[in-house]
Amino acid sequence: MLINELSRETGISSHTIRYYEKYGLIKGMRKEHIKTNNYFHYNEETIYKLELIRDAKRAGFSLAEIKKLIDAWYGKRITKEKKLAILDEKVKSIDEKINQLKEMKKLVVEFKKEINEFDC
Amino acid sequence: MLINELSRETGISSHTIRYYEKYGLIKGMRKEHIKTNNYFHYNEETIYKLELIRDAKRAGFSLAEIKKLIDAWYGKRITKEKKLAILDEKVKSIDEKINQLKEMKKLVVEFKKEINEFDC
DNA sequence: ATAAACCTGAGAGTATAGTCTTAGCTTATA
DNA sequence: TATAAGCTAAGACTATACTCTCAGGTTTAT
Repeated sequence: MLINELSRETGISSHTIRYYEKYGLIKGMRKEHIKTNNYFHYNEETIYKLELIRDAKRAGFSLAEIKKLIDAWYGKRITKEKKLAILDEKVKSIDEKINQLKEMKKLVVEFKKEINEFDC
Repeated sequence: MLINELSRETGISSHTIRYYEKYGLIKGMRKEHIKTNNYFHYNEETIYKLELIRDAKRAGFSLAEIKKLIDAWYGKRITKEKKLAILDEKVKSIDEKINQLKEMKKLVVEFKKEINEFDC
């Protein structure tokens, strides 16, 4: 699949996909038997990666953090132990973020109560 | 309290505090009886605001969103109904973020399981 | 065959949120 | 009374994450 199809499948613009590719998050391949052009071809896995990127971004992770996550998952040169360590770290930071959000929610609910009580 | 003390109290650099002031998140006041300088003076409330900013940023809110929140809370020219509406909106978006994080956590835990099972 | 649609790399431009520097004063301390 | 430390405004610089434009070549559809 070429970049335009990948873009259609994921809803991520081809500009952004190229940016992610330069960043090292995904990787297209050239078909060696094709000599007339140097188009990049992408496989199904790239779709999953891009969906992972979108979800992780929504959850507040930076591209640098997402790169670590992808490397832990798809990286061939990383030991099992290292992968698990990275994933554990992610779980921890997700829990922290959830706690921060819960604190924030408490605060906002508190605000609401005070507004209702004191009619300010 | 002058900017340096405010910075010490909150752990936020004076540069950043000035940036927030230009952005409209906080507001210092000049003492009219002081004619020799034009230093800004800050009150206790500013400390609370800066702490709110820090917490909200940690929770993943942009300065634009935080501005709305602060205006809803401290704004004098906003009706009670409008304030409550803004706060409700915030609660909703916090809940959404929490759900996204929970999804993300599920995914990472899933990754961990697969690594353990298939020993890749 | 030619126009529309795609591809690539390089690089410029944008938004957000700072961070730092400079110049020119003021205030506090040894 | 120096001199160090603090204040202000203006503006340059940085990092992150895009987003867009351009030039030059390819592929597809009519």
